[in-house]
Amino acid sequence: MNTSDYVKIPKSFYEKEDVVKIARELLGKYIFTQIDGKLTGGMIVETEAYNGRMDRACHAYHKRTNRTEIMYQPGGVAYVYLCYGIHHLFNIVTNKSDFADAVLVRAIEPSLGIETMHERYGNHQHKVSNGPGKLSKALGITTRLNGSDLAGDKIFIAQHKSQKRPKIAASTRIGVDYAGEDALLPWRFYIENNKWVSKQRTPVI
DNA sequence: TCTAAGATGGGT
DNA sequence: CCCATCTTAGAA
Repeated sequence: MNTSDYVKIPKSFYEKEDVVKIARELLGKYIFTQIDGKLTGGMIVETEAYNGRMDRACHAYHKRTNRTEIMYQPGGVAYVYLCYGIHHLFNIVTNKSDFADAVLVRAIEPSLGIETMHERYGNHQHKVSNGPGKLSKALGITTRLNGSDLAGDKIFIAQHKSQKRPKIAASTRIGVDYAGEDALLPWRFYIENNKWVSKQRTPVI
């Protein structure tokens, strides 16, 4: 890749207050990691928004604990947590200080370091990044990156010079049935017809 | 110190 | 549809 074709997203992008809008805007942008000397990355094709003040599905909903503390930081850092004891899920913290919002990145379309991603993922029968746990494994993201600056060297999000506006579809979020009515919010976004969007579970709406 | 649960993934 | 998974947050 020619790195001059990409520009890192500035902090101001993440510090806006509407996390749902940011979740949409992140589609079509790129995430890169440089871990263990290997550069890997791809285009974000699926996201979900989480709002700490009015969304029961958000880990930070009405609680500020060690785990959720990072979400209360100003936007532009990573929130990585372990799910089911195995999967490292990667989130982008948004909004200003003390407003705990985040965007879960659920799928990317690989574009750089594809061989490395396959090696890390291991299973050659499956796609390596069409799910939140899978893309983290392929990109080498673990909880060690919790709190990392998203304009840094280890991990960064960037925009391609000639990015075109993707066609966006919306649905309810995956796996948040415990959130009651908030599970019905149409806060999952994905690029229409993209092959790397995670396979749909429990079709709601 | 304990326990319960979880923003999944893969196989049938 | 079903279920293995196993660390850790959060409470006591």
